[in-house]
Amino acid sequence: MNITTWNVNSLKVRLPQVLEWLDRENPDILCLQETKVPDDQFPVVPFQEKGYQPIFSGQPTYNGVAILSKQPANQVENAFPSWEDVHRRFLSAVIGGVRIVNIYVPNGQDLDSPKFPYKLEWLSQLQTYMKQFNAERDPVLLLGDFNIVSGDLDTWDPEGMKDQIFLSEPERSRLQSFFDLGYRDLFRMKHPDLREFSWWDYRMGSFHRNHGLRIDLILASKPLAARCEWVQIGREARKNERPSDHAPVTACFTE
DNA sequence: ATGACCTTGTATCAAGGA
Repeated sequence: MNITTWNVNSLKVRLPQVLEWLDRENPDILCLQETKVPDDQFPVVPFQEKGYQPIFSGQPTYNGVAILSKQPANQVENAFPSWEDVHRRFLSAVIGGVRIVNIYVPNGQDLDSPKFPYKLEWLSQLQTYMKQFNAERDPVLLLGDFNIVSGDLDTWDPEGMKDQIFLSEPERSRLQSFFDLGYRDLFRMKHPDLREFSWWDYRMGSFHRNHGLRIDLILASKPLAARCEWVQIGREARKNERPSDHAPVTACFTE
């Protein structure tokens, strides 16, 4: 089984690239973030024609998440049960016996921004949601755009970003809480020493200079981590004409 | 350099992103 997470930064603009990418890569599940598509405008038919069943939770202009899968999605949730979010950033479903939790974590902007406490609250709500699963036994994947840099290997500029947004202690301790529950960061598990990124700023020739961050993560519970064969960041997609600023990240599991 | 680039919605610019 292959599963990919990809922040596409507008599904309307990126739809041809996503369809072409599906033809080439043929994953079983594709989790999207920043679709920026209201539900009544989601491009259901093009994905169905490729053999994928879409579920989605969108809004105009900002945010929006979707899951495309060859197998049907069950037990779909598009919001935290106990907390009303103002944004569409969360989509959870059981597909092929695996609980898939697709997230688009708030950016936070700056440590002194009013958006920063919202980011921390959002992560705390996610932590509460994830506690219902047993990471030691249940097959669960928590994946998406985390907007958090896990460690110094995950940024091109660890010194410049030290204690700043994405690397601050409250953000990293909330990411750590998922590791404490038993989840593994599959890319880091497979590549303990690799400095590879999944996002590059559109500005300043960042991609060309490889000034990037690894913020798109696939976290797996114990039984799934044990079945993980490989993890790959598809940086080729960042070379497309009109690319997303994020690259797709794919994990492959044995059956 | 409080910038740079890209997307959206509205409007001919501002907000948001990371």
